[in-house]
Formats: sequence, C-alpha cells, structure tokens
Amino acid sequence: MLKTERQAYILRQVDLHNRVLSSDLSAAIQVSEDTIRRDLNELADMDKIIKVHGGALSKSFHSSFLKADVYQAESKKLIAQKAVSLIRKDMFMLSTGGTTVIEMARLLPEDLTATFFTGSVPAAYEYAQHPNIQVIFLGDKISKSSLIAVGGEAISKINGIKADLFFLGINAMDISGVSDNDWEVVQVKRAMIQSSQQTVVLTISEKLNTNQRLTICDLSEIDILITELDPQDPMLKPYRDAGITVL
Amino acid sequence: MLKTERQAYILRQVDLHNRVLSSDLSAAIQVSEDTIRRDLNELADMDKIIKVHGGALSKSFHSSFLKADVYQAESKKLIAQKAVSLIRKDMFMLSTGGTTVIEMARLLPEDLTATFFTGSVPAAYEYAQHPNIQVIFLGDKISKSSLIAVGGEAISKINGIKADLFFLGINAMDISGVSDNDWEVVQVKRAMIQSSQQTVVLTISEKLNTNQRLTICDLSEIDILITELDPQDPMLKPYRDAGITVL
DNA sequence: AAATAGTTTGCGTTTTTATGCATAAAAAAT
DNA sequence: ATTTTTTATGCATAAAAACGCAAACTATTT
Repeated sequence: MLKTERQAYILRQVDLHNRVLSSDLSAAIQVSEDTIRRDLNELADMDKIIKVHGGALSKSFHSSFLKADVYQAESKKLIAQKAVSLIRKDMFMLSTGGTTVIEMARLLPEDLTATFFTGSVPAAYEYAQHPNIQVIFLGDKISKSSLIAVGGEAISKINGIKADLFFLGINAMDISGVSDNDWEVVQVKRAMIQSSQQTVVLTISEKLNTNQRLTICDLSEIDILITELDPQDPMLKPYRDAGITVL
Repeated sequence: MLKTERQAYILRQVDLHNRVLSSDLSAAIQVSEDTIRRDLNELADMDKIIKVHGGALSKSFHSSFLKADVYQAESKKLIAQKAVSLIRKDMFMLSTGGTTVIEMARLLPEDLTATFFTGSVPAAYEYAQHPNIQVIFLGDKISKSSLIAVGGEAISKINGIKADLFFLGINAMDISGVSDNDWEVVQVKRAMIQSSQQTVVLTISEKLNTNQRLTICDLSEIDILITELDPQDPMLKPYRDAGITVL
C-alpha cells in the first residue's frame, strides 16, 4: 500500500467515524503504530484532522460553525486579553455567552487547564475546542434570542455551583447597574452572580451608559469591569468610583 | 516497445486500477524502474496522473482525497428529507449530534412545531435556529470528541423523558447492532433509546457493515433505518430481515 | 551509405524518503 | 504517587528518487 493511499484511507475512517485510535488503524492496515502516528501528524499538519492522544478526530465536525464576528473585533481581542489574565490554573469558571465572551474563549491559551460552566450553546462550543478545558453545560430550555439555557432547572443547577470567577457578557450597563430585556435571561444571570466569588463584566464601551427594562444587578455586585478602553479613561470613572476594579 | 506506447499503457493501467506501482510496471513492461519513473514524471507534468512515492495515482483518486465530504452532502440531504417525514406536529423528539442529524436539523420545515431534547452542542444550535422548535438541552460534561453531554446527570435527565421519536446518528452499524468507540457516549445513546417510543437510525450507507468496540444496542432495538439508498437496495436486506423498517 | 545530432535507455552512485525498532520522555489512568 | 499507555527521537535498513554518464537507438543530413 502506498503512503498516499494509506493516508487517504485514514482520512476516510476519521471522517466516517469521527474518531479513530492509532492502534485500530495500525491493526487494520497492518503497519506499525509508529507509521500511523507519523501519518496522523502529517494529516494534522495539513489541517485535515485533529490529532489527539491515542488517535485523531474529524475536523469537519469541529471546524467552527460560528462565523467570527467581525464587529469591533479588535476591541474584543483587547478585552479578551485582559480577561484571560484573570484566569488561574484549575479555576472553576462560570460564563454566559455573548460575542465578547466567545471572542475571549477563542483566545484562551492552549496550556490553560480549567473548568468552565456555561449554559450558552456557542460558548460551550468554543470552550470545547480547547484541549485542556473541561466544559460543563448547564442544560434546560434554550432561549432562541440568546442561545442560552434558561429555566428553573438551569437555575437550580447554577445554585449548586461555587465558582471562582464569572465572566458576564452584557447587553446594557450604566451607573444604576446591569440590565437586560429578557426576563428568563435575567434570572439566569442573577443566579450566576450569586454562585461565584467574583463577577467580571466583559463589554465593549458602546454598551456602557445604556440601559434596558430589566435590572440584573446593581454596580455593587460587579467586582471587575473590562472594556477595550484604558482603565483611566474618563468614561469609566463612574464605575471606578462605584468601587469596581476597572481593567 | 515505443515510448509513447509504453506511456499509453501506463495511463491505461492507472485509469483501470486507480493506482500503479513503479515496480509492477517495470516487471510488466520489462524496462528499468528508472524508465518507468521518467514516464511517470512526464505524465505527471502533463497533469494526466498524480505521481507519488513508489508509483502513481489517477487524478480522480486524488480529488476525492482532497474533498471527500462534498459527495456526501447530497446523501445527507436525502436522508434528511426522509427523516423529516416522520415528524408530526408537537411531537417530543430526542436527538444526538452527528453530521447527518445536523444536516436534517437544517432542513426542518419552517412551520413545524415540536420539542427537541438533545445533549449535542451543534445539534442544539441548529434546532435553535428554527422559529417554531423548542430546544431543551440535556446538560452535563461535554465530551470533546463528540460535543455531546455525557455523564450521570445527563443520563438521569434522559431517563425522565418519554419521547415519541429518537433520531440516532451513529458511528458504526452491522447486523450485530450499533456500536461506538466512546464509552460515555454509548451510555447516553443507550439511555436515549430506552426513553423513546421509536428509535430512528440516520446514517450514510458507508457506515453500514462496520463496527467498533462498544455495543450500543442490537438491531431489535432499532425501529427505523434511514440511509441515502433506495429501501430495496440489497445492501439493506439484512436490516429489513431483522425487522427494521427501512426508508 | 555514412556521418552527425538528438533521444532514449540502463547503470552506478549519491540523496532522499519510508518504515520499524529501541529507548527515553511525556501524558493519562489508576 | 505509581503504573500504564502514548508519544517523541535517534538510528538502522531498505526502498525509491535524482543525477550523471555512456551505450544504444532514431532521425536527419550529407
């Protein structure tokens, strides 16, 4: 069997079965596991598969179904970097969805090990792409508008958690607090605030000094605020004055 | 034998067998491997074959190596259409992930109202895009390889459901049953089978007559099998004989 | 027909590539 | 923390490719 043929066979098996073990391939094609491993590495270099310990995963299944959100992409990267700096090894994290949070999920360093609890479908997807992050999905009814799990089940699950840090993506925030327009989402976010040591708001500055109908919490419940602006920016002064650490 | 003759012969062999070895050709035509190599190089320069280490491949082989998933997209649409026909208004559905199932999710008619329970992140995402489908996510730890919630929490949640129909995407299936290679996923799929009135397997025919380490269930637990093939296709006979309704 | 120029082919040599094995390092699993 | 499994690395071997060269063959010109 030619090397190229062998690699084509491997690729087919991976795509077909989603996941293959080196040992199975080795037995099936009758070559050493060494050779299989070299093939997998080459296919991975060509971006055709995802190599994992002991075998490989299909790429077609894992390549992002979420198109990268280009709106204010640079700002979001800045925010992401600041947020990442707060995470320590093996922390328990809570997280909502939202484009800013998802952008951050993509920038988590490869070697970071941590556990993320989330009820957001896209956020769970992004976290799950990372090799060393464990993702726990807090299931329940999925809200169509925000793609986040809402309802009593989700909330009671959240109540059972004690997280170190909570990354909160928001819709609106002003000096009277954080607000939203979806009652079910508000409930979930409130529960998440209660269940974590520290709450970190991630937002582009555009959302500051706006508000919506329903209040999630007032500023005293926010510990850290991260925007793309310089922490000393005058726009952020009201929040610093309210006792929030602004990064 | 003339050079042009020889090259014509080689080309014929490549098209016939999809691949040739330099050593075989050399023995067959009684010329040195050096000459064969030169011929192969020339044919490759003319873009008539793909030269690889040890021989050559036909162009059709190589193109399928590059993008193997295109031809299956059509198959999956066929499967999706058959699957959709089983759903009635306001049914309670269970569903795994998997590319075939996700393809089906995209083809659900706009006006269909139903409730889908799933533990699959990408499937939940697709279902959530539909205006009239309610999505309940069965949360727990997300398996990185399959992006599906696994674990005791998920299973006990599944046990609490009584669904009308279960769309099961699979990795491998033969006459001895449905199998997989991830223990945690097997557990979840088993629970889902138990919790639904009818189990419908969705798969491209390529996965038929393959098997993996861990058994999910035997054929008696499958009610309906949907592939891209005609229900009368001989390949499906064993499954019809086992009492499965083949669509 | 002989001479000549241009191809083609086979062969020896050198490089490159492919593969398996042994061993050490790293990563999971227990 | 220890044991097992998986991976990386260097090395040996064999197979294949590249290269140069000379002999054999073709075709063309004289």
